[in-house]
Amino acid sequence: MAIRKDGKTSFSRTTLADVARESGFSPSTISIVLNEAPISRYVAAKTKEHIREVAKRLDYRPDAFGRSLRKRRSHTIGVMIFDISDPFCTLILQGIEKSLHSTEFLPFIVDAHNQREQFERYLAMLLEYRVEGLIVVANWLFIDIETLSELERHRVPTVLVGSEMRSGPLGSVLVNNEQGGYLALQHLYSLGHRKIAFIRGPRQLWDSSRRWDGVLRYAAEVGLRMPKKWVVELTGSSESNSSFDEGRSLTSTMLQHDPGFTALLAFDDLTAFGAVRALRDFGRSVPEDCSVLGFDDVPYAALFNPSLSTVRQPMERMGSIAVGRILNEIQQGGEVTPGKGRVDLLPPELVQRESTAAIHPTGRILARKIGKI
Amino acid sequence: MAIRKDGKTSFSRTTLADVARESGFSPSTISIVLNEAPISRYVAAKTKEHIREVAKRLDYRPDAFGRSLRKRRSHTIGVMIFDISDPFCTLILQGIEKSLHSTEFLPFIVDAHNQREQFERYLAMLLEYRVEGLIVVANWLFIDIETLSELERHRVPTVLVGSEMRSGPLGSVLVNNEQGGYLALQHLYSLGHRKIAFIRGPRQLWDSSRRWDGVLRYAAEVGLRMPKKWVVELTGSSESNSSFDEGRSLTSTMLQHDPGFTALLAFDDLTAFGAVRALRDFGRSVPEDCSVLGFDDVPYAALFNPSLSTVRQPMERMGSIAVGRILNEIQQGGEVTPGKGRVDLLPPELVQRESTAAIHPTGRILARKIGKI
DNA sequence: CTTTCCCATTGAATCGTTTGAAAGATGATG
DNA sequence: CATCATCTTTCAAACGATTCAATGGGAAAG
Repeated sequence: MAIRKDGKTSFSRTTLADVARESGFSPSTISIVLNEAPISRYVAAKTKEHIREVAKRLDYRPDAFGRSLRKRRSHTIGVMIFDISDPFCTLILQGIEKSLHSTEFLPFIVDAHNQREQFERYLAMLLEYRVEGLIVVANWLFIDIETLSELERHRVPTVLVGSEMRSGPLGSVLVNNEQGGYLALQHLYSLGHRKIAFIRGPRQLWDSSRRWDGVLRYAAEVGLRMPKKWVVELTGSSESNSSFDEGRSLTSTMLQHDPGFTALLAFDDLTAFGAVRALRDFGRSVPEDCSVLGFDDVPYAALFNPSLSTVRQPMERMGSIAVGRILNEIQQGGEVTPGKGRVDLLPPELVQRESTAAIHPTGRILARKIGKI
Repeated sequence: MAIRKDGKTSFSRTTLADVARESGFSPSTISIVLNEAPISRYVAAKTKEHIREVAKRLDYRPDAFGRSLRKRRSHTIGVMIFDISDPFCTLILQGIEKSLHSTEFLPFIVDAHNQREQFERYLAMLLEYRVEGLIVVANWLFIDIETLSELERHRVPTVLVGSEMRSGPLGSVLVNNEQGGYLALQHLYSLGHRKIAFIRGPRQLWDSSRRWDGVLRYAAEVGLRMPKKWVVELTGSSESNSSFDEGRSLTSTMLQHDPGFTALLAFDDLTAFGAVRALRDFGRSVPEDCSVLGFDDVPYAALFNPSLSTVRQPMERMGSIAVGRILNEIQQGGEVTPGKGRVDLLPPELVQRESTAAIHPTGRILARKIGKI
C-alpha cells in the first residue's frame, strides 16, 4: 500500500469527512449541500458556495457503496443477456441504454453466454448488488422455465424482452411473432410465389412455434400447399453462428432434393444469410432465381449483398418499453401491480429490400444458365 | 411499502443479523463461517453446519454494498465501450468476459455511445462504484487525448484496447496496424493486382495512419504506383453505419471517375461491404472483376456474400490480454509498475476468403457485359 | 419577559458487513 | 494453585454516506 506525500494511503479517496475537515463544516452540512436536499434551503448561500468549491478542489466523489448502503437503493437495473455477439441483442441493449440515460439508473449488464451455470452465477451477483429491477434479454433461450420462474422469488421487478413464457408471472415485451409469420408469407405470396421453401425455427422454442402458426394461418387462408420436402427445421444449438451454418446446409439439402422452389422463408436473418450462400453455391442468384426473406432485421441485413428483405422486430423500442415497465414497477414500490404479468406484443413490420422480388415472368433461370456457359 | 406476514418490510432482505438471530450465534461467527475466513478453522464443525443450513434456509445473500464498504473492495472492473453495436467491440467484450469469468471480478459494462458527455458521466459513475480497474475499448475514438489522460488521475489501473495514445502513461493492447496494412497490400499485390484503389481511414485517427504507413511501406518496397484518383479517405463520422455508407459512396465516385482498378483495399470490413455494394451497383462483380479486401474480420465478414477476405485482428485475445494486464496491475497494489505505459502490439493475420482472387487472366469484364445485354 | 418562529448548522444513529482484539471455556503443565 | 496453551465464540469498531432530531441564536409576536 503506497503512501502518498499527504500521508494517506493511495487506496483511500477523498471522503465526506475530508471535505468537512477542509471546509470547516460538518459532514452533515456537506452532504445536505451536495445533494441539494430540501433543508439545504436553510444553508447560507456563502456556505454552499464554499462547500462546493472545496468539494470540487478535492475532487470529491461520493462513494456509491456508502451511499447505497444508507439509502438502501442501488440505482442500478440489471440487464441479463444471453449472447452479446448476437446482433439481435445489440439493438435491444441500445434501446435500454438510451431510455435509462435520462433516469437516475445505471444499467448493470452481464452476459450469460447461453450457459445456465453462468446465468445463475450472474443472477446471484446482480441480486447481491441489489439491482432494483431486472431486464432479461431472452433472445435465443433454452434456459428452462423453472430457472426463470425463480426470478420472481427475488422480489425484484423483472421483465423479459424478446421472449415469452407460456405461463408464469413474469411480464414480457416482444414482437407479435404470429403476425410476423403471417406477414412474411403474405409478402412472398403476393409477389407471386407459390413454390416456397421454409426453414422454421427450433421446435423447443415457444416463439418459434408462434411464428410458424402465423405462417400456417396465411397458408390456410389462401390455400397454399406446403410440401414436406420444402419444410425443414433448425435444431437450434446455442453456438454463435449456428443458424447461418444450419440455414446453409438445410438449404443445400433441399436444393439437392428438389430445387424447384422460387422463394425461401427463413426463421431469422442469419438463417437467411446461410440460405443465400447455399443458393449461390448451387448457381442460383437472389432474387432473380429465388427470393429469400429473413426475420428480425439485424443491422447487417441492410448491408448484406443482396440487401435482405425481412420482417423487422422493433428492437430498440422493445428495449425502451421494457425499461418503461421496470421503472413503473419500481415506482409502484414493488407492489404486485395488476398488469405485472402482462405481455406486450409489438407489431412487426415488413421491410422490402433486394432479396425478394416478383416471380420471374420470363424464363430467367434458363437464360442465366446459358449466359454462364 | 408492503408489509409481509413476518412483519418485515418487503424491501429489506435477509441480513446477517437475521441469520444470527435465527441460528443463535453472533453475526461475527456467521460471517466467519460463511466466508471461510482463516479463523473459521476454530469454529466447531457442528456450528458451521448449522449456520450454513440456516443461511440457506433463509436464502441469505450478503449485501454487496455493506461488504464492499467494509472491505474497501468492489470486485468490479469497469469496461467502457464506445458503441456496443460495433461488431468490433463485441468480440473484445467476449474476450474480456471470458477471462474475467475465472476470477472474482465482475465486469461493469457501460456504453458511451461515442459521446463525450456520456463518457464523462459514465466514467464518474464507474469511479463512484470504485471499480478496481478500467478497460476502455476504444475502437473508433475521437474523444480527445486530454479526456483520456484524465483517466490516470483517478489512480485506477487502466488499459486501452484497440487504440493507442501517441503519448501518455496509459497502457494499450492493439493489433499491429502497420504490419496489417503491409500484409493487406502484399496480399493484393501478390495476387497480381497493380491497379489498386484505396479507402484509407480518417486522418484524425492515429491508428488509421499507422495502418496507412504499412501500406506505403509495402508500396515503396515493390515500387507500386498509387495514383491520387484511387486514394480516398473516410471522414469518420461517429454514426453507426457510416463507414458502410461512406465506403459505398467513395467507391462509386472512384468508379465514375476511372473504373480501371482491379482491386480495392478498404479501411475496415464495413467499408469493404459498402465498396462491394457500390461495385455491384456499377455492374462489377467481386472478385471476378475486382477484388476487395477488408480489415478487422468482424463476425459477419465470413457470412457476407461473397465472404470477405480480410486482415484479422485477434479481438478476443486483445480482450483477454487487457484483462490480464489489469489484474496484474491490481495485484501490484496500484504501484506504478515499470511496464505500465506499455503497448502490446499483436500480430494481424491475413484471412483469405472469396472476395479476393488472382487478377483475371481472360477478359472477364467484357464477357460479362455481353452476357447481360 | 416568555413564547414562537425562522434560520443555520450539527450530533448521533443507522445501513450490513468484516475483523482485530478480547473473552470464556477447557484442559494441560509447572 | 497459578500459568499457559488451545479452542470457540463474541464485542465493538470501523467503512462512507444520509437523515432525523436537536441545538443555539436572533427576531418578531404576544
